[in-house]
Amino acid sequence: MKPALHFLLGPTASGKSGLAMQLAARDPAIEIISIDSAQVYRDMNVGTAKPSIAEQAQVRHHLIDTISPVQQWSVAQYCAAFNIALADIAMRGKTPLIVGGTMMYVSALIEGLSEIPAAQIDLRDEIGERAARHGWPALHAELARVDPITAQRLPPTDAQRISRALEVFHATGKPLSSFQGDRKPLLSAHAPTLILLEPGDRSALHARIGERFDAMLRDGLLDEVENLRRRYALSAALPSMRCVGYRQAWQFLENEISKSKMREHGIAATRQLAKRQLTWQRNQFAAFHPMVIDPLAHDAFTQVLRIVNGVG
RNA sequence: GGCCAAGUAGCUCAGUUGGUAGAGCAGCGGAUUGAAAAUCCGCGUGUCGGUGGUUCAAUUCCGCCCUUGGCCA
Repeated sequence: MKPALHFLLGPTASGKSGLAMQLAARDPAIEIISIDSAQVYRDMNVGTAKPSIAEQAQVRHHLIDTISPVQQWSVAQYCAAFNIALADIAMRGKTPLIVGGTMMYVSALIEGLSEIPAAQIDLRDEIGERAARHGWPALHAELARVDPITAQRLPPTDAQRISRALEVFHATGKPLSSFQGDRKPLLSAHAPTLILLEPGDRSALHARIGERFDAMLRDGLLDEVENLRRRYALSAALPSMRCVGYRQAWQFLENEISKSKMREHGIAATRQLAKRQLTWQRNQFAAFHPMVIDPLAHDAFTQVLRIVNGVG
């Protein structure tokens, strides 16, 4: 029988971490594997709602503080690091609990990734420069010549995906679409159980998001970003500085927007993020027979506990 | 109390030289294979403050009323 593997997934501010800590308090064997594309950055703590030092002392967390804010990484690197963490936990006879909200990483783990050449920053930069001169529609037209299948599914405005497709073509001489076929699942040795947190009342989640953003400001989000700017050679284009909250804090520190706009935009961006996470959960994970729980319900923890213990 | 300005989508506002109106934000839905907290796509009927008048036709012009803000008493 395949070992169980529990995923506790949900939109930002839905209370994933709190539930995970409660579960771990009941079962000392539990170690948490974070599945979060922002908590991997070192020194980005307040704005990513990273578990505190005290929480990390109570429960071992994996895949947080993995890279520097000047570095970039990728789903594939996440998956590789995930496998190492999983093996490490298994070797020590502990129980993994996967907690987070980066749905693309979840998808890569449970559905697999195709074998496609890795990102190439130099090609990416060159493509970006050409786009700045000619516009993305021109590059979309170029893509249509070398990879009509991909070009057809992408709107001429989707800069990031057009860039990636051209990058793969220039690196290999073959279209991206020729690589995308069978995915090799990474968790074929496990039986994943998806627990999806979906608030029944969206406006209640929005209220929590607003409160949490204000709490982050009180807890020194702006100081944190100032320190980051002092200690690292950062730019606004870096993935780390495009994270929700950091992007707006950066704009404020560059005097591009007022403090109230920063707050307003930060909250709005967080809401949009939550919405995208919910969409992904609802539509892409349905085939995996997820257990859906309202995290705002009074008995949410009991429900999660029952699923994790394999009851009902 | 007098004068002035404003009242249009949940919010901020644009607009119609008179033919019942549209942007941004918010909200909602969708896509998503090495940047994913990223990058995109789609969705707009609202007594145009109320009322009376002029007109074939008023959200638009005129009168009165209401509300808000400012100035003067």
